[in-house]
Amino acid sequence: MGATKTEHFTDKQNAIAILAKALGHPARVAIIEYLMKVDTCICGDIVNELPLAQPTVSQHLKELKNAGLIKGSIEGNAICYCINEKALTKLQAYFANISDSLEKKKSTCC
Amino acid sequence: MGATKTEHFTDKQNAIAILAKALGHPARVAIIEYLMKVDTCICGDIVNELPLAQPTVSQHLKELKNAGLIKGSIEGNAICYCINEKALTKLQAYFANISDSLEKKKSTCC
DNA sequence: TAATTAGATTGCAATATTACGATAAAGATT
DNA sequence: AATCTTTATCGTAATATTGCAATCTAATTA
Repeated sequence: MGATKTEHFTDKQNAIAILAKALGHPARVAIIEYLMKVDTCICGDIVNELPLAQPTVSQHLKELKNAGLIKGSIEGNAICYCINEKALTKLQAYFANISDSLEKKKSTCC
Repeated sequence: MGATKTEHFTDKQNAIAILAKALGHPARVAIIEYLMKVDTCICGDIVNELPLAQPTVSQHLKELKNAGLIKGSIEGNAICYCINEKALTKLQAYFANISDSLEKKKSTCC
């Protein structure tokens, strides 16, 4: 035990969970926000922005990449990271949909 | 080591991370979706909906509650759970904001 | 080519999460 | 009161995450 039982849930539920999990750490939220702020891709520089050691940052970047939230391409000596719009759009759509439903229902209880 | 260094990040980043982390497991996504589907609060019944043992479900409910995503109130014998709209609205606003920015920038790279 | 730079990988320790059997707590039913 | 129902808690095992020092890799520069 200890491993998540992904096989019992739908693909969509797992997909959302993977994206949410990747954002489930403040350092990774900070990385996304930094990539948003600097508007263009960033080659090098991310490590200096975070209060964490280089291997730790590298690991967080890897997780964001595995989850599909960022893309990284080799740019000479450095690596160019940028946001994967698709993933964030998926999250946006998911929560917009939930908000819509909540709006409509205006639940009568609690 | 092993513990997240929350103190190095902003309150907002930590707040988003807490909400995202709570949704970082398919069972918890499924719980939220179930609460959405049944439109009203649910007293009892959640355990039967999930392919997990009762203590496991109870634990997931606790985590959703700690993160502020759901509310639970005692209803006689059972417990009445429902969605905390505020938390989901916060997530919706966060990702809508990001999507907006991405839309405006139409990044030129990658 | 040697030194430098950017980033990944390895290895490890500390901590957290996931899952569940057993058990407890508390109101409801008989 | 004894039993049932519902949910929480405890204890524990398996696994995952977080963080970093040390090291490695590969392109760059001197």
